[in-house]
Amino acid sequence: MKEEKTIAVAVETPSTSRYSACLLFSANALARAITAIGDEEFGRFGICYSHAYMLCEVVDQPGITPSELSETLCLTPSTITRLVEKLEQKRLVRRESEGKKTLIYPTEEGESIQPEIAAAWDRVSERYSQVLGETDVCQLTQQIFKASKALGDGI
Amino acid sequence: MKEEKTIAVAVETPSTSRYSACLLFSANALARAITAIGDEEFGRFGICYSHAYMLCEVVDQPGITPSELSETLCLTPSTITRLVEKLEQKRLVRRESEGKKTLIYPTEEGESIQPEIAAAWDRVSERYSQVLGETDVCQLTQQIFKASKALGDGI
DNA sequence: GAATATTGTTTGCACATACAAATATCATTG
DNA sequence: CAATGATATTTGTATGTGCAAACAATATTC
Repeated sequence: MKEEKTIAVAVETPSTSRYSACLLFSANALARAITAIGDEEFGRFGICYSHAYMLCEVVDQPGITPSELSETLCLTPSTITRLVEKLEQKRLVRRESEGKKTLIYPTEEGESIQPEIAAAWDRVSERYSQVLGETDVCQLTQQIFKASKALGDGI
Repeated sequence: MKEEKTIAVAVETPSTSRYSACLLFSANALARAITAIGDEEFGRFGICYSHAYMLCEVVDQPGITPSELSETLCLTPSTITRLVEKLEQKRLVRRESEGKKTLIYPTEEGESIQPEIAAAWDRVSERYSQVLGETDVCQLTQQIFKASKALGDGI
């Protein structure tokens, strides 16, 4: 009797769960796990990882438009608007209307904290590389990005 | 004029973005892309993919507790509560309090639509396998799940 | 056996994200 | 040049998710 139970437990251990064989499940689990790291590092600036990336992009290309950001960051235009609003509230970027376009510029503060953001970014990479192994990370990242692009384009 | 535009598009293609080299970025991009497929298939039942998985789990193990679901689905207890509430509203599961535990059971309707859910699940797999290639999917899924587990445990 | 700690679950609050519709500007065509 | 179509951006609304705190019930310790 006991033996039967032991077998049952072994079967339902999470590593062999049916969900682990599901890309939809795994991809979201990974995203959540790694986002937790990102938010922890970027959270010191009161922003989340996508804000951080967006700020980098704006500092690099002052006057960038929401649609360009949408393309680069793989996020919906509406999401971009919301993120920009947040960064604007924090006085890290400002918006300028030019015709039907909106141009986004970094503020001085936005530019000045950018190096810290970049450093946090590096720390995030270090942290997950330490856990996963540097070479694995490179390969995995490439594969994952390729897959996301294929799915994004192919629908 | 037309030709110039074509060239410009080619230059700013996402595959050469610095973010593609970032696992945090790529993992989230993949999760969003694939969740879009999942929501499309499961959306016909008015639920999202995590509801679907949860319902499967509840049908398979009637009387399962939130903490067990939390473990299996890699989701926070509070998130589990919210998902259960939703499924309860839709009359697909019901809750029973037993001491400090909560036992979750499927309703008849919950049990009856479970096969359809499973079919939708298969369709999701088929759809992304078709885009990504079946063998790649297996390998990728395994790697991704392994990584998510490593990150989840190792923090 | 009462006080304290631990465990399981649920709320309050906040946030990233998306879809659909609204709005505003530009382009095109008759 | 007016009307219609296309494009860029923003809102309204909704949802999944998590953290921290509250709550409830069990376990432990003195």
